Amino acid sequence: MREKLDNYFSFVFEKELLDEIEQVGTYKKLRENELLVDLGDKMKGVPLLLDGAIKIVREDKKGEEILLYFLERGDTCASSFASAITNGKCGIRAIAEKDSEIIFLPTEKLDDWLVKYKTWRNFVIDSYNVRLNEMMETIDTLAFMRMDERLYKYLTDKAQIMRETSLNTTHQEIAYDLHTSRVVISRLLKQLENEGKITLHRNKIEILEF
Amino acid sequence: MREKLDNYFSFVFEKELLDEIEQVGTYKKLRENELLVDLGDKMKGVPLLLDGAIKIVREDKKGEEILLYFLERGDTCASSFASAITNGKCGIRAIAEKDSEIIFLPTEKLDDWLVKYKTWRNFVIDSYNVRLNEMMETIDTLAFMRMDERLYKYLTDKAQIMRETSLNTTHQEIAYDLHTSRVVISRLLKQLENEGKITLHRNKIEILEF
DNA sequence: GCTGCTTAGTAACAAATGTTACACTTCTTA
DNA sequence: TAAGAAGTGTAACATTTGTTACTAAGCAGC
Repeated sequence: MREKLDNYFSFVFEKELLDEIEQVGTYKKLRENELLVDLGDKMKGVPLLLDGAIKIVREDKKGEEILLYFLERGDTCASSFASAITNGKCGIRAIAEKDSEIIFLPTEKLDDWLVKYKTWRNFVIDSYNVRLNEMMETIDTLAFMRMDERLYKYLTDKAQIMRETSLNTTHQEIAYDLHTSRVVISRLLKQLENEGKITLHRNKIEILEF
Repeated sequence: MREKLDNYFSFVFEKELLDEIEQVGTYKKLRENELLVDLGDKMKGVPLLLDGAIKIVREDKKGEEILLYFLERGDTCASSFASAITNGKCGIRAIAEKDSEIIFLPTEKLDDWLVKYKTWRNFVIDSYNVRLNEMMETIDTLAFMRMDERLYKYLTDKAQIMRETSLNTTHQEIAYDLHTSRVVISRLLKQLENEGKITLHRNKIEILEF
């Protein structure tokens, strides 16, 4: 764990903070599709993502969902930070998009560290900022783009996150993430294929153009 | 200024912090429709809203815009906090929705106060959380609601913020905020009027049902 | 092989939203 | 008061997105 921690955070946190994190943090491995945070959970800590990719999804009362963004290594979940500090409920769902490794930081330390470590203050503020920007990008996407553009952006973004040029997924899964129907996705995917940007296979989409 | 400051923040900040704010903060009055922050601005400070209402708007490259949310008294602009701390550009536009009063807090103090005052830490974290939640609500609205529902929500939300049951606005302005066309808004407003939820006048909409 | 399940393709239609065009009213101001 | 500007109402039509229904291909297990 210390090795991974050093790998991604030694340029972010000073040694004393890394030591503290090693002491009080709990390491956890996540399998692909494992649920990390569910809607309405109260967080007892904050996850630091050491490796992998986490999908953050929003769901409304009717059970309809939409993808908000992905977390990558080095990221933390601002929404659970919120929940942990205020002891409130979490408004999102977090699911491992592939096998991942995280460290859970206990709530009690979060405020102490804000006082003790400038790097922690920077990290927290920066995380919030990154997340706010991510949310704004999501809003741009929803407000300004048509479904075909959203779909193409989804495919290329996800390929980036997964570090693959082809995605193992179904049309139905994509439809859930973009909050539309399978038929619409099939239609638009076929269109993208005709434009030469992707090729379609069963359970797999190859991206030819980024 | 001290009086207004005490009015809304004496339960939020301790006396020492209020004193410091009074010393280093600059008071400013905003006229209705005055521009507070523009897209791409680099913030030299963070505004605390003492009174009034500020509209926060997002704009894409093509100049198309959409309303993100409103700030009320007691609020601060998380996005300018981001910009001030990281010295980056602000991704939003802030316009006074009615006459407002703000205090500008200089960048240099923001980090000091995080160390010195627990109430300031709470305020900053809380502001970010409120803003994240606000953004999620905006996303819900965009992803899950049809235009007629969005319009009705817009009207009632805005009435709440403005503390009025009737709004002085035009169909075109609403269309800008919801990122659609004037014709669509006129059509849906007429529909709401037929349902008995509002009555329409020139430059004015009365809300009958909340 | 056959059987059943999941995934994908596609047509036909429905609903929501966007666009263009024009008429009419109200307000402003020359 | 006449002329123009701004705001509104509405029809007709185009485009985008959603829905239903059905077909067929690929795969797993027997």
